[in-house]
Amino acid sequence: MTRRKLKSTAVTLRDVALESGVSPATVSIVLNNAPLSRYIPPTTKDRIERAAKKLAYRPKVVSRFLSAKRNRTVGVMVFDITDPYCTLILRGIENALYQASYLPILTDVHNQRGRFERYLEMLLARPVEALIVVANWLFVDIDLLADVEKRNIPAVMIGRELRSGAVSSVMVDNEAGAHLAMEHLHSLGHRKIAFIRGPKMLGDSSPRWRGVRAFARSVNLEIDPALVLDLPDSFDPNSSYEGGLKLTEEFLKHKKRFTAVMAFDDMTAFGVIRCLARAGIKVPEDCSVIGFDDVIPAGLSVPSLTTVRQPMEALGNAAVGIILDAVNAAIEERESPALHRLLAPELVVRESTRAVSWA
Amino acid sequence: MTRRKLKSTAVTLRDVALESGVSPATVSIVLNNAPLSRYIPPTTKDRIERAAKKLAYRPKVVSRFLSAKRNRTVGVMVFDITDPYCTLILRGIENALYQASYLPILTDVHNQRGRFERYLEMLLARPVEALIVVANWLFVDIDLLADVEKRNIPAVMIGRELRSGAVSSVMVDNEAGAHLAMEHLHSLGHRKIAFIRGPKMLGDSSPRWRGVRAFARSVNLEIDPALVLDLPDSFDPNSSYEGGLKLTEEFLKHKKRFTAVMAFDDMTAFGVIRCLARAGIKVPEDCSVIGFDDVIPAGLSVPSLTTVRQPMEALGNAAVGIILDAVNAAIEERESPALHRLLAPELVVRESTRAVSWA
DNA sequence: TCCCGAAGTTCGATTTAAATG
DNA sequence: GCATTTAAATCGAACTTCGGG
Repeated sequence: MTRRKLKSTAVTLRDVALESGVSPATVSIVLNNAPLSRYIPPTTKDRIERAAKKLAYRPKVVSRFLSAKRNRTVGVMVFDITDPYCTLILRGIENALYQASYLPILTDVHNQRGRFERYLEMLLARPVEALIVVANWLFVDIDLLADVEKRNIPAVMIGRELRSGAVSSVMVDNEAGAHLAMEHLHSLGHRKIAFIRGPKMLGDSSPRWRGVRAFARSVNLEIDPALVLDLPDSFDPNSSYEGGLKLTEEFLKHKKRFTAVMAFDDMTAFGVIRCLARAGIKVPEDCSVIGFDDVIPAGLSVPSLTTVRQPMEALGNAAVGIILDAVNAAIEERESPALHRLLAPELVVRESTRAVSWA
Repeated sequence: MTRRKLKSTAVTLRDVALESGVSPATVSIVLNNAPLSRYIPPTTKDRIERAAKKLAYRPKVVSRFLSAKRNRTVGVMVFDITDPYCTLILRGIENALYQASYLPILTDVHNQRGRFERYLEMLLARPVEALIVVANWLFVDIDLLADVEKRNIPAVMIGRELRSGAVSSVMVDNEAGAHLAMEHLHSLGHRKIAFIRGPKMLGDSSPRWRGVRAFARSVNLEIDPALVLDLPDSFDPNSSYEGGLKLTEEFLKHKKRFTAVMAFDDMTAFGVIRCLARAGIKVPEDCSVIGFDDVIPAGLSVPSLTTVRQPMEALGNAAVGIILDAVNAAIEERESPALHRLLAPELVVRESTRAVSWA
C-alpha cells in the first residue's frame, strides 16, 4: 500500500465521543480529569479511555490552548547551525524544552541579516511564546528590541549581551576563560606566547583579551605586540579557520620566536595547527596550541586540542530556564526583569599543549 | 527599562482597525490586497497601512490558516543533533523549507526509542503538516507506520528506507559510494586493504559492503577476511569513533600487513587515524585512510580526510520537496505515492590517502 | 442526587452579504 | 445605482455552561 487516503483522518474529541457512545463534553471532562468527573461512573470512564486509546486520540494543542493564548512553542534562532558551537547549545535548549513539554521552532540565520529579519517576522507571526537567539554577531539589535519588546515576548540571547532592554542574556565568562588558558600555558613554562584575538565586532573578543592582560600583569609576563594579531571581521562561517591559518603564516614570516599560540577559538586553533604542520612545526613538541569553546572536533583531532570549554549545554539550559520563568510570570501577571547570567568555563587539557622543552 | 508590561500585547486585526478608525473587515481587505480593495480610496488604504506598521501587526498564522487546515509547519526528527551528519542535512532541510515559507519544529531523539515516541506524539498533536525523520537506527518502524499513516501525514525518512508503507525515503547511493572509495584506493595501488564495516543494524552497512565486493570482483582484488571487522551495534553516539580505534588495534595485533583502511564513516576514520598515530604509523605516508560522509571536521583535521561525500544538503532538500508535494497533493485531493530516491555520492580526495610507496 | 448532552464559547483572520451615504 | 464600508457568519477543535432526565 503506497497510496494515501484522501480524506483527512485527524482524530477529534467528537470521534472519541462517537466511539464511546457519549457526548464530547463527557469525553473532555473524563480525559482532563476535571472536577465534574467525580460524578462519572468508572465504567463510563473506562469506556471513554479505551476509546481514546484505540483511536490514538491526542487533543490538538492549538485548539486546547486556544483560549489560554498559549501553544507551548518557542522560537530558536541560531546564527549558523553548521557551526558545532551552535549544535551543542541547541542540545541544551532542546533538552530543557523537552522536560517542560515545549517544542522549538528552529531557524538558521546563516549569518545573514535579511534572513534574521524574515525569520523573526515569521516567528512573531506564529506566534511563539518566547524567543531564544544564539548570536555572536551583532546584527541583532534594534529590531529585536523594537518588535519583540513591543509584543512582550520574553527573549534571551546566548553568547551576547544586549544591555538596555528587556532581552535577557546568558554567556560564558570570557574573561575567566582566558585567564584559565593563560594560567595553563604559563604553568607549562611558556613565556613567548603568540595571540590570535577575535574579530573586533565580536562581543567575546574584548573580555577574553582583558583576561589575558590581567593574567599577564599578575605574573609580570610581557606580551610582545608583534605576536598579537586580530581575526578580521567577517560573516563567513569558515573565516576563523582560514584566519588561524593566515595569521599563523604572518607570525612565521616575522621570524619571531614563540613556544605557544593562544587562539581565539577552536576553529582558529585548527587553522593554526594546520599551518604549523605545513611549516614542519610539530604540535605539541615544538609549539603548544590552545583553543576556546571545546567544540566536538576538538577531542577527535590529532593531536586532540587543549581548550577552554564553554558549558554549552548549560548555556542552552539556562536560557530556557529564563524564558520559561518569564512566560510563567506573564501568565500570572507578575513582572519579570531581564536577567543576565555568566557561566563559568572549564579548562580541558588534551594533547596540543605541553611543557616547553628547555633543550 | 528592564520591566515587562503586564498586559499581553499581541496585536490583532481589531487593534489595527481601532487604530485606523475602520472595521476589521476593511483592514483585512486592504492588507491582503483582496479584490474588493479596488474600491477603497488610497487615503484609507494609506491610513490602514500606517496603522498596521505602527502597531507592528502580523496576522497570526494559526488564525489565518484556520479554515485551510494548514499551519505551514513541519516536524523534523533527528537521531542526534550533535552528530555532524545530522547538522548538514538539517541545513538542507531548513533551506528548502525557508524557500517555501515553512517553519520546522525540531526534535532530537538522542537515539532513544522512548524519546522518539514521545516526540512523535507531540508533533502529531500540534499537528504538523508533514514529518521528516533523519534516522539511521532502526527503532523507527511500526509506530511511524501506524500513527502517521492513520493520520495521513506525509512522511519521509532520510538515510533509511522503510519499504512497505506510505513513508517515502531519501538516501545516498551507498553501493556507488563504496565503489568510488575502492576505485580510488585501487588506483593508488593499494591491494592490501583493511575494512571496518558498519554495524549490522545499520541500513547503510550492507549496501556499502556490496559495493566493495562488487568492485573487488571486477578487478580481481582479493579481500582478506582477517582484514574485515564490524563495528558493534550500539546506540552510543561516539561509538563509531571508539569502534574505529579499537578495531584498528585488532588489526595491528594480528600483524597482518595492510596499506590502507576503508572506514565505515568519517568518525570511524578519525578513530582509525588516532590509533595509527599512537602506534607510530603515519597517515598517509605509511597507511592511507578513507572515510564516508564528509562531515565538517573531515576537511579540518590534520591530515584532512579523503572521503566519500554524501550530498547531505541535497538529501535534506529532496526530502522537503517530497513532503511538500505530498502536502499539496492532499490539499488538491490527489493521491501521492510514496517516493524512494537515491542520490549520488562524490569522492573527495584530500590528504589521508596516497599512492603506495614501493620502496 | 447523580449523570449526561446540546448548545455555545474561545481564539483571530477571512469572506460574504448587506447597509450606508 | 454606485462607491465604500461593515456586521456577521465561518473556520477547527476543545472546553464549559446549563438545564433536562
